[in-house]
Amino acid sequence: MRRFEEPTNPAMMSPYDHKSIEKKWQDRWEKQRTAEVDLRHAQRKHYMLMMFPYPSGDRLHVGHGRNYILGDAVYRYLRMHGKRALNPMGWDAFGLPAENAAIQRGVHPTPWTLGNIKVMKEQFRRWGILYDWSKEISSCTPEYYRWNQWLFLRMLEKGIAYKKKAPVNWCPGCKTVLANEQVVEGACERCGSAVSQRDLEQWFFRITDYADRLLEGLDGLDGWPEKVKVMQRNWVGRSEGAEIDFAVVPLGGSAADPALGHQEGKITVFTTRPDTIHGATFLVLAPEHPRAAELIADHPDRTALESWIDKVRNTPRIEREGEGTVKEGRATGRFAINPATGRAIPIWLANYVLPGYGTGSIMAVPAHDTRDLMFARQEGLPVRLVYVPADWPAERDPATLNEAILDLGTIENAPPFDGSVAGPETIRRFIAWLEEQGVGRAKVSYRLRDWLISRQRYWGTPIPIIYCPKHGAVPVPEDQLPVVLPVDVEFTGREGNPLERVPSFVEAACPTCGGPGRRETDTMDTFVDSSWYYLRYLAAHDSTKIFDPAIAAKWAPVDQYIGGIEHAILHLLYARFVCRVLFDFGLVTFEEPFTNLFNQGMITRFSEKSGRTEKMSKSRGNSVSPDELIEQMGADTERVYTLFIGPPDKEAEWNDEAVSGAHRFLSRVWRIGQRLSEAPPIGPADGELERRRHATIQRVTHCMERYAFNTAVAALMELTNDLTRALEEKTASRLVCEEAFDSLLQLLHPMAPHVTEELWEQRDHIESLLDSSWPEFDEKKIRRARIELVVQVDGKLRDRIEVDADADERQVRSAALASEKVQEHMGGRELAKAVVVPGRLINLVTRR
RNA sequence: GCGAAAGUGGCGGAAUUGGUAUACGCGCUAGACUUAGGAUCUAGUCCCGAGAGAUCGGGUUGGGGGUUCGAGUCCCCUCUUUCGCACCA
Repeated sequence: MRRFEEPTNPAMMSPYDHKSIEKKWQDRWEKQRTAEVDLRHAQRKHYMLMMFPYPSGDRLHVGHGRNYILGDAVYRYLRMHGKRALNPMGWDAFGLPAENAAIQRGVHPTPWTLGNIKVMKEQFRRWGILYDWSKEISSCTPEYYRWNQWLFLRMLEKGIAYKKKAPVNWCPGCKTVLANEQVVEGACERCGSAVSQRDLEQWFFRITDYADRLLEGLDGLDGWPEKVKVMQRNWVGRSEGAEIDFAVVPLGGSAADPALGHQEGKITVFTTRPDTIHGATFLVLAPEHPRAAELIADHPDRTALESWIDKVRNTPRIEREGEGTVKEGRATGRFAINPATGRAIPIWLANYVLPGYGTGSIMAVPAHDTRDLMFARQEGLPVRLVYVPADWPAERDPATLNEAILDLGTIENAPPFDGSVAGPETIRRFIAWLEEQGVGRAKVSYRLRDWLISRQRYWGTPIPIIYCPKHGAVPVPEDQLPVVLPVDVEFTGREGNPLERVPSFVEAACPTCGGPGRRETDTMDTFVDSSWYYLRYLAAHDSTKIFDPAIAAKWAPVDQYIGGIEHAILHLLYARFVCRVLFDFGLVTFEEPFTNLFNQGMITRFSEKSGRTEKMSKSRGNSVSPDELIEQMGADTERVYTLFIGPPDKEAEWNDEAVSGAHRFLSRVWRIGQRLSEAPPIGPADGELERRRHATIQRVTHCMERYAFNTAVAALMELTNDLTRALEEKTASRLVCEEAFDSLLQLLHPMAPHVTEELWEQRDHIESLLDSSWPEFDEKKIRRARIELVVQVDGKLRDRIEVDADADERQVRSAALASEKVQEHMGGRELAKAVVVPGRLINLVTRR
């Protein structure tokens, strides 16, 4: 019963009421516009940016929260370092879910999107995340997308935007075309439907012209994860090689026919191995190749061949390019001349040659290419060795090869090159020789294709073009922007863009002649919106220009970009491309938009549905709502747990039980705050607590610099435990406890902003914790006078000794040798040498 | 198949980059305070063996070699998992 009379009784202390504390500070931050930045001043600037979210109808779960919490911790840390940190937020608000909601529920995308934005904004608020909302942007507003249109017109003017008819990826689920980057393993990146091919006339951005610059730029991006850079390099897929012309033998003609040499009589191939040309025993064209029709025109089975070509053309990409896909081909019955050997070789069509890469046709060298060998053996086509391995039996028929010979042997039977080994030098000599003969030239090919930006959907930026029967595709003049998306639209879910059925939108006067024209109804890929949005934050309300180049020069590029790895190629490649376009327009002074990139790991959790631990998502039924968690334990608890769960760049498994550890920790911190007055005026352990305070500042600072929030929290838990013990045992004075507590609050603020601000205020500090400066440590105060050293004998730990911190090697050695345990383990053997690691250990090595 | 990353207690993970392996937290065990508690506090918790005991010995970072006074960390081989790319000529 005595306990109840004591002031330390927990029941009598003010309880940790996270609900009212969090509300109080969230209100205050909002009211005081705490995160607002005046862009006119850029000293000590730091532009940090979270990838702006899509305002989908689903509430954010704790897995999404990790990203924003992490960013907010970084932001607050920067603020406390006196940085002028800009942390804006906006909405990637165009896109299919809004349109699908319109179809399914009859709500127009605008109110649907605005409603979702409101919900998400409230969620950010409840996490205690500070954004500069004065610069909020939303890509679905005409104020934003008019600059997409403006950019499009500028790119059109420079030939970077263009229209062409081409085979394109069609997603039957989304009922629109897709960019190459949006096709993952032959399926739509968004909805997973198998993608098919269609021949359509579409708008493209000429990103391929920037392929080399995009590659070169990667080398300078030291602040990017290696993984992302590798993925981008692979995506661009630069290959050096040669183009080689093969003359087609005219029908009924022969190799020596003088009719050869006409332009139309050639087939050009791309190869990275021109040094194997003597082994090219046939040519293969993609069935879609424009020359295919002409080559089979006189074939007796022409109709059958044509329908086969159609079949290949209509094969979905998954089947066409999949791993186990069977190679299938047809002989055209025509021949071409191998310019190196002068021999006629058959021309085939086969599905394993892709129409979009290189020239859409290859020289097949079965001896030295795995795929060609497989096809040659399947069709009984000849195999000819160029590089002959040293142990190759003279009598062996190359057609018996089981595996293509890739880099072995020396060239035989190719006169000027006999004896050469495979390598870049040999390739160069072959290219020079081909050039001399006038049948080939050096050539670089890329896997990257131009960015298809047209979408046959409503909820996107209208492409500012009017088609005139007289003047063709006419750009909408700049002073007529924006081309506003009409509101009165019927969403039926039928194929075709709903915009096509809005006469007031479609019918437009030709800007050139004023005659009746038809407006482009395709809208832009939403990745256009996100390719430059980071610049619009710097001029969110400017209705006169896309952004202010002077402000952009001061604030951009983004110093720290944070977001998911899923954008490793898509968004990040497009943004790097558009940045270069803007650079070429003279609007920005840099070519790389994001100096440092951080990809947070995803949160996983066990899913009852699948019986496996997998990425947290609403559809998998394994998501955890922050709403309930915040209600029960508070946003600070969620924040601390999320940061403590593991390294932020690794995926982490959510553990419902472990969350309470974070709450216990914060409760302990709270209790210390309520008990500081119990500390005695003088404390025997003051020195040690002070030492721990400085050591913790050092550790946490070091951790924060490396985004190691998990170990930063661990260090703070240790300091909290030390403080609790000191108070419990009354071993530290009030002054020293208060100092340690103040530092603890400062160091903990980025992780748990609400409770730390509240306790800081209770400590009668006038300025807010966020405005206080990050605590500094004194190395001298971290050092101890006496330190413990580990003593090893022959590498095994045998004892610990205490010595003066500045003891020299001889003193350490004699102290170690004085240990009984050490003597016992040395077993009378002679000391061969002693290795001393200052401040850590001494290893006594005995002679054996 | 190619490329990259990673394998540490029952679980999440730590280790100042070659120097005390398992910090911190969850869980678990025992106890205290409680009408009660999923609250709070205290002690313990890698494995094996010895001891009543404080302790003492041995082993341990997927597996096998190597370098070194000393290896979770470096090198070689191997297994497993995850991710990315994949008929790109």
